[in-house]
Amino acid sequence: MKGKIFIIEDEASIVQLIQHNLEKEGFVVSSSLNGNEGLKELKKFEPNLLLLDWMLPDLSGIDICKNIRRDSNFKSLPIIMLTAKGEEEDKIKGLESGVDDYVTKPFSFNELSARIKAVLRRSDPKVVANELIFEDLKLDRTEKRVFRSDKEIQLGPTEFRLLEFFLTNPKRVYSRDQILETVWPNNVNVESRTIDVHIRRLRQSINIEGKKELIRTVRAAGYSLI
Amino acid sequence: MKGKIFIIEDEASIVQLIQHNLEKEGFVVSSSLNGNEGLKELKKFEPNLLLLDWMLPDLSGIDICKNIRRDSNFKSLPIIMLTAKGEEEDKIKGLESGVDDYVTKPFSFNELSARIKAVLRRSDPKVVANELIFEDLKLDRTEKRVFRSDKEIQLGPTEFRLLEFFLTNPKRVYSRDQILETVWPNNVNVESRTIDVHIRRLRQSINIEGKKELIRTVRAAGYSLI
DNA sequence: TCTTAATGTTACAGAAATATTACAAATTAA
DNA sequence: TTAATTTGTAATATTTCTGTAACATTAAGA
Repeated sequence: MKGKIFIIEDEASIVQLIQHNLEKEGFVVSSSLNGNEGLKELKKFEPNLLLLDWMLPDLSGIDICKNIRRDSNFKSLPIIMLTAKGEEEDKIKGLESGVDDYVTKPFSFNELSARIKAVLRRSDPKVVANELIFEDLKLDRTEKRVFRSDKEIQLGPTEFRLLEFFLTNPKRVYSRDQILETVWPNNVNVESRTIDVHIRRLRQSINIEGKKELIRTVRAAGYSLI
Repeated sequence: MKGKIFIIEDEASIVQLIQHNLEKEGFVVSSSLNGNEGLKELKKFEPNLLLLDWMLPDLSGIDICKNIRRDSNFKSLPIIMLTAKGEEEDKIKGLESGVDDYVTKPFSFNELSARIKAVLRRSDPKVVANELIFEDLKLDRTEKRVFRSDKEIQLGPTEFRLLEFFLTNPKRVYSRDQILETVWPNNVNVESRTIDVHIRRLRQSINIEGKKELIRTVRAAGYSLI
């Protein structure tokens, strides 16, 4: 279950962009174009996180923050502040008045999304599942569990990291050296053939009856998740 | 055991909202849309708390309060008054005629719920359990008790905090360091292996005959509540 | 088809991580 | 105060994981 996000921002085009994209990611989103109204609506909406523009026509971001922190029901509502470039002092004020993170305009939606998730993961882990999915394979990073077709699979630590690595870039072929560099702790010396053995172990674990092989061998190149 | 709440409020939509949400929280709720009828029903229903709209078509909130306080069976019934914005003088009158708290419309359900619980905790602590539940495991924070399948379990202080911690985020894997940071008082120096021992003690206490293990070891990562 | 290089498979010993136990010091209750 | 409980640690036991080597199989080009 994804969380609820409220936006207070006076530029309608920005609101629209953010709202649309967040909804596509499964969040429930509501918004307001000005501070006073926004505060009221926010308290009715009860979001898990607030995106707050720092420069509003009526109320300043600081005032809104203060108001929110004073209300016992929203004392710990995570706030990400949206600030225009160069408003350095605002960032400082913002952090002082209890903002959790800030994003500088113009920003890419990906950046915003990543920060939202990071903040939510800290404050309210339940609302942001942290999983990697590929076909019928699912790896849950917070619970450290792996499922194939909803059937749980037990993996050792190395196989888990290995699969996690492949899942971050499905279909891409990685050489043994690349795998070693990323999946193994730095400065360890392991034979590159050792990877073959771990690949075998991983294959054995995730290949369940009747389902297709998920790891592809690319001769002279390496391995990939199909 | 959660308590019984009676609502006297003439706006049906508000009643419906509150009633539905309170029931979802485990309260038993009954309501009436007008004062005279409400008073009668209330006395039959014998609630632990009354939510009372201040502006009713027939009887005023003050009249209802007086009536209730005159009745020896309901002298100490906690009352939360619902008041429209700006009716400041009503709040004062309300508090004078023995209201325990008030909430201004429009309000968020969370706010109302928090106030209800606060009032009940003062007047009748038994009916607002402050408990964490996971499967057949129950931890009562106010009473500091733990139950597995309704059988009480004795835990030392550290094991209690440890279990409380796991219960706030079931299924999530925590590293020994994270556990140390959160469960132990700040700035103590404890070996991270010490946690293993406490986990063992906790396991021993909460694992009762015939019931499944509830704490999962995740190699190279930490522990989680299943 | 033969050759060869690359990958697959297996077994195993050592390593690493966790479980368990016992105990002494510290804390709390009686 | 004494007794009882709780805590942290170290020592030991147990389990699980890892890397490697040896051997088997496969693929692709000559």
